[in-house]
Amino acid sequence: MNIAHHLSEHDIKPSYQRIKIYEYLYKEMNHPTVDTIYKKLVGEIPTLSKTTVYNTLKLFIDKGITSTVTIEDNEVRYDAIVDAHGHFKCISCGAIYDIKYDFKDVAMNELKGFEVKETQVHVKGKCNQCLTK
Amino acid sequence: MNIAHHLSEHDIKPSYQRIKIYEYLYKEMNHPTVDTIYKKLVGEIPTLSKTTVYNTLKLFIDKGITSTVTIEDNEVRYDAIVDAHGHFKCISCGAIYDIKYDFKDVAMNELKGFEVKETQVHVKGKCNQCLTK
DNA sequence: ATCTAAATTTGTAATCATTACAAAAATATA
DNA sequence: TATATTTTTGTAATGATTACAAATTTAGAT
Ligand SMILES: [Mn+2]
Ligand SMILES: [Mn+2]
Ligand SMILES: [Zn+2]
Ligand SMILES: [Zn+2]
Repeated sequence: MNIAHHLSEHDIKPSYQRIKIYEYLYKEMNHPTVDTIYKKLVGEIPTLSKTTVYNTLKLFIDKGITSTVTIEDNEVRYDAIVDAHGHFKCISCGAIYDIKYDFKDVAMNELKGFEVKETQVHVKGKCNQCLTK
Repeated sequence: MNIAHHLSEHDIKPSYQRIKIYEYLYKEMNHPTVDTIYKKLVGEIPTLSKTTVYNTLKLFIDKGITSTVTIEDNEVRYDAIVDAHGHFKCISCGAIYDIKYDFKDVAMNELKGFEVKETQVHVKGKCNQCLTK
């Protein structure tokens, strides 16, 4: 996909920094923290400011092309996928896996009469790779 | 229930502060933040330190009689219920409701071969009360 | 009851992620 | 080119949490 075009389509001017940040999110698909993004990109863009990473991600979220994942109390992660899906975090290697779930199963009877806007499913445990090692 | 006894059973010496903090969690069932607990209890215990609230909650979690709920990036909430259950947060009034879910529905096929230790389900939207107003 | 050691609580300082803000740089418009 | 607007940057401020050591309380021994 053409990232500059994707940004433009969502009312975001495709500056160099914005393209690089979105490209990182989209290609790596690793649910990075702000710090991970910054540390990786500052190699390519030596003048990059961490504030720009924060600002840009906030803009992406406002415009609906990025979502946040808060599995742990103390770290916010970012995701180029905005459709509803869950996450599994391995407590051994730290990797985060995307998981699909059937929304109907999670939107429970008890919520009759409630208007559901957003559902987050977070699972923690040990991943296949770590278990077979 | 006898709170002092409950704490003792879980290897926690029932000091005055610990009893009050657990009593607040258990009786209010409101998923409070550290600050909410502190502000409420400092009336009864004028010498209370916020550090004590942090220390005590960490101890409760270690000993397995309290859990945390992280629906929002920027606030950790505490819960005297430790059995698996989900939470609904109303974006209008801020109230947090407990919701039951069928664990089988959420532990998906994709996680075959993974060892699941913990599942969190967070739903956001508008609650019944706010909608009918 | 008194002494001593251990546990708990407290207050302050340090840390760390995030936000606020204004100057600098880049980009668009005339 | 000159000017206005947008974006980026660096630094300072904020706020939640943690580290740490002193003060207080509790428990056990004499
Ligand atoms: Mn994802
Ligand atoms: Mn709950
Ligand atoms: Zn793993
Ligand atoms: Zn409500």
